[in-house]
Amino acid sequence: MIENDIFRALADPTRRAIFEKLAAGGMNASALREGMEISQPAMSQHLSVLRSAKLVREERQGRFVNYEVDPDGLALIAQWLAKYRAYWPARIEALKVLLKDMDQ
Amino acid sequence: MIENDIFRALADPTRRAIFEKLAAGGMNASALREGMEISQPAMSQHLSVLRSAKLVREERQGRFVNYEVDPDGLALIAQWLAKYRAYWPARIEALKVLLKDMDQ
DNA sequence: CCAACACATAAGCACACACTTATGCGATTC
DNA sequence: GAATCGCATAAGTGTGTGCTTATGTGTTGG
Repeated sequence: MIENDIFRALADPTRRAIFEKLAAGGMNASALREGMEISQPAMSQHLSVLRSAKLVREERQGRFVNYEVDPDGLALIAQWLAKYRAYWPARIEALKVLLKDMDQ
Repeated sequence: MIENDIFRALADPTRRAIFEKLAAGGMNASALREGMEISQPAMSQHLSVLRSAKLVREERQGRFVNYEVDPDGLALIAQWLAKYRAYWPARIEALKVLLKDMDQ
């Protein structure tokens, strides 16, 4: 189940940090490691988890592998969250209803 | 960190099922167990995790404890998700920008 | 080509997690 | 007021997770 992979992937603070870093702009695994105090295999493993959760996607570039945020994963979270729209704070709720209407 | 608690709480499929059940309407722990094949202590522990993640809140009623969805947790997820608004699919993105504008 | 590089994978280990059984603790009911 | 009910907590156990070191694989530059 992909939904399970997503939440499990985000359950780790290091992986959320990696994801956040990638959200600021795609980069390769080595660049991601800079200023993060994480070993190369650990980074590779984290990226593998994020990849199978569709939170991140790779693009081979020569001997580098460029990573970037995959919108698919985020969309699935948004979809999950939308199921509980009724419980969001009232102000947000009103806007969401409007949003839904405009979305047809 | 509460953000960590939230994702870790949702990483377990049983807890997501409990949360989903509560989203359909508040109920006590025993009612939650019905049709779920889960022991009483396990349910109690799961509810404890969901509670400290602010995904669920309790309200004592006599010797029962009524549980219901806590909007705080959902709002925090929405907030987290909003940080990556730029990566949502274009159609959703346009609507989100509109939403943001209307939210001032 | 072959050495260095960027990254992935394998195997092992310490710790966290979700479960179990057993027990505790208020509240209710008879 | 004692038994029962609804739920929480304690303690122990098997499994999963994230790290490590070691090694493999594909690519590039001298």
